Amino acid sequence: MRKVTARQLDIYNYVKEFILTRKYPPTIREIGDEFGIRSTNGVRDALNALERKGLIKKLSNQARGISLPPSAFPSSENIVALPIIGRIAAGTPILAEENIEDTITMDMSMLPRSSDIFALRVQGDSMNGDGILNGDIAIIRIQKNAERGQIVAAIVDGTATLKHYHPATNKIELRASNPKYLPITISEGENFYIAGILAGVIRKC
Amino acid sequence: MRKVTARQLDIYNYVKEFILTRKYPPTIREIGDEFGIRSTNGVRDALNALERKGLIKKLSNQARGISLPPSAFPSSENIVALPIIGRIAAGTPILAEENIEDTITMDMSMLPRSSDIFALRVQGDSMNGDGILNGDIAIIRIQKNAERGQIVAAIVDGTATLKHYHPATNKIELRASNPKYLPITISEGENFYIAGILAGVIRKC
DNA sequence: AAAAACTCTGCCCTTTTGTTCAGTTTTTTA
DNA sequence: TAAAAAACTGAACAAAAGGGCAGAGTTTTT
Repeated sequence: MRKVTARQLDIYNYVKEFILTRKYPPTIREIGDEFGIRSTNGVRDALNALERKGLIKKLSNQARGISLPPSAFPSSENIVALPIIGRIAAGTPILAEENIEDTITMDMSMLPRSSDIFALRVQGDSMNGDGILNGDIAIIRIQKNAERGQIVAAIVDGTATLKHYHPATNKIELRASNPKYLPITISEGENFYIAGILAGVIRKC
Repeated sequence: MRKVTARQLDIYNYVKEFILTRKYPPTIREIGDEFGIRSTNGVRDALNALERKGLIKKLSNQARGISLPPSAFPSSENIVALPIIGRIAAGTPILAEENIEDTITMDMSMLPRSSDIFALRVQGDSMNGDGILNGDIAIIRIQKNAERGQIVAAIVDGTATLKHYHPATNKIELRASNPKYLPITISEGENFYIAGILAGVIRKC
């Protein structure tokens, strides 16, 4: 196996930069234009060499059919853009585009493994007792059920609220941790469901 | 401007996932195959709607000519690995290698602009009153001075502690926010300095 | 010195892919 | 309830893009 030549490396770097910045690969002719190679076959030769040497992979008969190995991409592997949910529009799934107010990028290393996660901006001081302050960002792992006492993100009448979950027969109590606030009681048939449980808190001071 | 329909959102999510995982956009026909749309024009209508509503941009007459706004991509651009400081060895600067216990990667978007930042693992419940719990990670912006009442990371005898800063003549008081704890009083000449002030809190539940 | 790989040109062909036109049916909205 | 938008079908077309062939000069290897 021969070494990668300077010319090949130039072309590789161009392709890599192109993909990284534009999010799609160049065509053979676009590469040719960049390097003043008039024949598509000139570029093909270079790409074939790069493929033989393991730097790229060609996808046959596909427009813009060049792919880079995963190692070429900055390890945004476990970086995720979490949607921050604002008001939940009636009848829409939580993660529907129109409910997303903003996004926060963070590293999954501090999150549960599951990908079903979103964030809520905390409003009010009802959960002060648990160290959750007004303006904090609450990270929520989506799940339908919760255990007694867990902190859940509950959707009541289209508004998300963070409370302790206390089910009882025929009703559910949502308790604040700030004694200033009375529990919210949900009777059967009311417009209520659990969006998920608290998985983390982030505060900017 | 009408809302994004469920169908459009499905298609958008497919396109986004496709681009994020494969690093190139799908063709109109690939989208059609996925959703059982037999006419390329059916897909075109959907893409045109998504473009009108600002979710995507179409690149005319280009193979795989769909692009997403930058916000759709998790940017590893401003991801930093913050050092988590443990015990501070005598005579060493805070960020000296031997003081670093671990690192936590996170997005700078929730941090102050400065690059002089580190993290502390909170021990004890002395700052409960400010919603800072045992085990939380405190993000500290390095600076030597603080204003009265600010929460500072103070180094007392080589140990970092998080407290409210209350200077007075000839002494400094470090106050907890949990009334259970008495203030720490630092007289002049004692081994003490301010490492920085609190810039954020992160909690894994 | 010969073989192999590299770096192209030029031309042509095929496949892939985007675009346009002319409709239909259903849902949403003013 | 009429109009607009959504969500398609189907066919034809045009442009974009990949592939192949023949060849040639240059540089590396063996």
